[in-house]
Amino acid sequence: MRLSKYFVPTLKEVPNDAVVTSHILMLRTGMIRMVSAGIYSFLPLGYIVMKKISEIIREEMDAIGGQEFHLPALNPKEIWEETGRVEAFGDILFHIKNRDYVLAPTHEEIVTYHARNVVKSYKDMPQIWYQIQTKFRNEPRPRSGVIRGRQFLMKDSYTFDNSWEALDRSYNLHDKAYRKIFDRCRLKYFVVGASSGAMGGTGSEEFMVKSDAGEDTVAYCESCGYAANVEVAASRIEGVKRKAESKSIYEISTPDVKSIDELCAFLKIDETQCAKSRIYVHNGEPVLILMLGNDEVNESKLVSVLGGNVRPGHPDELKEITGADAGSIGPMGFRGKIIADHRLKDANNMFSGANKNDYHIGGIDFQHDVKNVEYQDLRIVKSEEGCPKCEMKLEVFSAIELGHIFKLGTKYSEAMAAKFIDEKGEEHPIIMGSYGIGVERIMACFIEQHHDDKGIVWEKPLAPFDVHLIALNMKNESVASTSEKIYNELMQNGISVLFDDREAAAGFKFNDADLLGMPIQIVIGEKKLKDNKVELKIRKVNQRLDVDLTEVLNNIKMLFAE
RNA sequence: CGGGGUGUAGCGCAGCCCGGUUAGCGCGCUUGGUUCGGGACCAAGAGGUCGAGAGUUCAAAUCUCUCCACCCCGACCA
Repeated sequence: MRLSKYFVPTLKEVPNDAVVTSHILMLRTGMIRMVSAGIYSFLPLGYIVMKKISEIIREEMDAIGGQEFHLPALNPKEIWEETGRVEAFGDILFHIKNRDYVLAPTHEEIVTYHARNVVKSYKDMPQIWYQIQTKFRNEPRPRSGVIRGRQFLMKDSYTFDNSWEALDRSYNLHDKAYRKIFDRCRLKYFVVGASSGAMGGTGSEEFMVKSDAGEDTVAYCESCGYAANVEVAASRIEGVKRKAESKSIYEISTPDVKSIDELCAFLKIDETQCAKSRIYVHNGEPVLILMLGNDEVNESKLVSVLGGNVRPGHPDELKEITGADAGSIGPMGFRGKIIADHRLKDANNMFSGANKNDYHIGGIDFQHDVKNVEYQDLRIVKSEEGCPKCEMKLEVFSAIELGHIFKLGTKYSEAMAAKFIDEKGEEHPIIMGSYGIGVERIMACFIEQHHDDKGIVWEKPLAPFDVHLIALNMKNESVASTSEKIYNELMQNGISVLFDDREAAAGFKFNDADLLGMPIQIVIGEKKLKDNKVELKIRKVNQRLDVDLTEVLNNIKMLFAE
């Protein structure tokens, strides 16, 4: 492709609205342009990458027996009402104004609709159906460029099985296929396992990429591969050791002391001698949560311990509940349920609020002084804490969810009456699985992981072009004709070439080439041409080699063979 | 939905606080010429409903109000 005729509007300056690296680079390289919040046009260069990723996914899905569908984005609302998901999705679901249609945010309903009409016997299964198509979700807050959009390309597949064992097989096939896909896309990723009950499934895995632009926070152990969403992550951390001598409780005047840090400074004690109090309201009843020192309450863990409706107490109701404002609340004299974090179990000589403003109590013994206390793991795991599965340490960071595989079970087949007859002639709901991959997210994550201060650094599997050919001065006859020759020679040998045949200054072209980031650059200039040489530059390592004119093709083949 | 911020030429910005002639700058663009190995130079030029609407005023990019769009933080999230 000749750059002089190709629509690649590169940007020298960083666009105002872009913050995350991948978004900035996708805009600067002319891969995408925003049309509205969370809605992007893919320009030719970006679309090539999208097609390459799609093709990798397609190959791996076909390899496990997947059958590609083309499903409608416009869905009758009544199909979605069968599963109750019009309500479940709420405002996320786009509704069409002049007809009772919705824009599909995913395709469980449509696929189940087809299955129930045709998949009637155990002999009809297993089935793996997939599609790579645009999904629509009215995200309240699109962000990070293409990473969270209102319209995005998703590969989703659905499996139909006649037993739970068969579902396990379909699920494992996807697990393997996904690993191959992300490996082929040259992504560094990890897998977070979770037993998510909310959707009625029995198991799921998330494929994640570490990134500051991510919206999930995960705890990860590089050593053993333990990975968990921070909402459920556990860690190996010691509790407080009970002291031999146990003091009695006593009241201390602590004017203007609110935080644990202030309390420690005021009393010259360590934070591991303090019990921090938090008031939550559970189904209308106050609950006191006690944490060691500055440990934070993990509200997800709290919700799973308590069940029902849990919310933090409002500042203005604290005094009514405890007799004190935030900063002076504690277990002594608290009338209501008390739950303490495991680290506080059997602690003595502890300090906590007195439920009287500007007073704290010392010498608290959790064995004697705190009645009816229940101990639970309520902490938010932090970096550097011990991995629960091995001897190494955890790292906590944000991550982007690239893909999700999910054992759906019979939720949709039951709701939509998609049933089959087994060997004994009995009727059962089809057992389903659902598996998604965000195509744009692969693209964005790749760029997040493969760039430098000059621009993107593509690897061959996803690169829009294999080679960026730079003719330094097109007005020079021999430079122009040699460039044309090499351009044609490479193309005839199946190497895709972006040919910078524009009349522009050398520096301009070099910078564009580094920004666009094709794996190999070929630079053709007068000086080296006099010795029948051209320069090859390997973008990734910034290495340049002078190569004989006749050896260009061979060298490039060798470089790509590595 | 809550909090914060931005909106002026294709892009990045100044001007606004303290209202006052033809609204500037850099990049890009057009034409001509000179250059040609790391975002060149000279000359001439084109390009603006100052986000939209209403108001205050002799006079509004500038002050007031309403709305809209976009970004960030939070809430929410398949």
